[in-house]
Amino acid sequence: MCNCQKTNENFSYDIIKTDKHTGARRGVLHTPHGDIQTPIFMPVGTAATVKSVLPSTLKEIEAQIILSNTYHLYLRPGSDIVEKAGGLHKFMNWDRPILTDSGGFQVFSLGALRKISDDGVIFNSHIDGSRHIFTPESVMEIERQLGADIVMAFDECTAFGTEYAESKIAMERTLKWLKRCFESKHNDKQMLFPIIQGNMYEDLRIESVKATSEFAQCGIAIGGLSVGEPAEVMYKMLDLLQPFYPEKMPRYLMGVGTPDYIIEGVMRGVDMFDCVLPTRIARNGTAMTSNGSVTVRNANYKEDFTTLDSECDCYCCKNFTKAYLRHLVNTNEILACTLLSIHNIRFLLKLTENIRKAIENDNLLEFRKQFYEKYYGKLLQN
RNA sequence: GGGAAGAUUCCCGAGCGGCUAAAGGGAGCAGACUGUAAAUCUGCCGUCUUCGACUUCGGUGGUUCGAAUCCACCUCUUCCCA
Repeated sequence: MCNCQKTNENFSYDIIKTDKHTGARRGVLHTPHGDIQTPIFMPVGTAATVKSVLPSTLKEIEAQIILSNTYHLYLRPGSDIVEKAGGLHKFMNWDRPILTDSGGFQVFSLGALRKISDDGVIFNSHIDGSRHIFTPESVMEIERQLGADIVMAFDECTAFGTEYAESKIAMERTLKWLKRCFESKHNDKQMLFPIIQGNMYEDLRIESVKATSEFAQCGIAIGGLSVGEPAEVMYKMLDLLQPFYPEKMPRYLMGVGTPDYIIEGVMRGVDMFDCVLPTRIARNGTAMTSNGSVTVRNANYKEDFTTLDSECDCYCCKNFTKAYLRHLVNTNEILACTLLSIHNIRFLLKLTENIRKAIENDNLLEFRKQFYEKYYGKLLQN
């Protein structure tokens, strides 16, 4: 019996299995550029490139969908250029699904350069200081020009520690903007994902998830988490939200990418994750491996002629030693960025692949236990 | 043979009587990184277990309350003239 939720001809989500013990979901999201098996990790390619990794390599390591960014592409090269190029897929030579973030996060992370009002955000470019305005309408237009499969609503993300009153205003503003995003978007080839906000305040989060769900058509996102709060706080928020999501849609936890956050997220009903972490730490000389984090740059790998991760099937792990990788990192060679990025992305993709298998076998709890023992060298709480 | 400049902590290089264990780079070592203003950023970097103590600025000997800094000689380096 198909339980798929048809939203339009181009998008639908099937839940093909639910883990008996945790309720974690194994699903498939259908998009115009192909299917996405969930739970999934999505590599981030902010400026229309996953830094230092070829699209062909991303396919080899089985990346199913990648992110790109509205704010950054709007500034450079300009969303009109991308549109003239035939859209983002063509421009960057990636024919699988793409998700574009709206720039809401940049409004947050480039905080010093902007001014927010109900109408939108006036901000100065971090590149040349020039003044620009983002409104829900303009962001939807930019995302239309870029042409990603999934487009994020324009939201306001608040920092951990933001006071209640301010968080409430931001959450309510995000809802108002959401309504305008939907009103200004007329394109069945793109799926708009609304974003839940509300900082760490339970009533705000619940209000946000309820109202946001009204708009969700085939996917909903959880924003404003993993912004510096303790892990337990984030887990608590995810627990809180879980009863309120639209049932048969994928849930996307934005900006999350450590292995434990991903596993804990899946156990709390999340289906999609993205994070710059694997590529950023790669460029800074660190790898995630099945035996835990490895700072390849460290001196103790100088004469370590073993592979980075014997359980990994990526190009880096099949062909190079830690001593060589350390040498590349140490001499500031570009190849270090590439090889470690390939590995780290593959590691998280493989993690989500294993999670999917575990769900299929009603085995997620046992998988989690074994993974933690190996990765963190300890048993975690239940 | 004659003249000139110089020798500083792993390297380069500032300092030119006390505020100097000695600027700044580099190298080295470690840490951070979570919807990418990040191939970035932070810390350590003479020795000792910390406050602190001790040993350092080519060598030796002086001047001085006090010297990496001033003087003498020695050693070595570089440059110019024969």
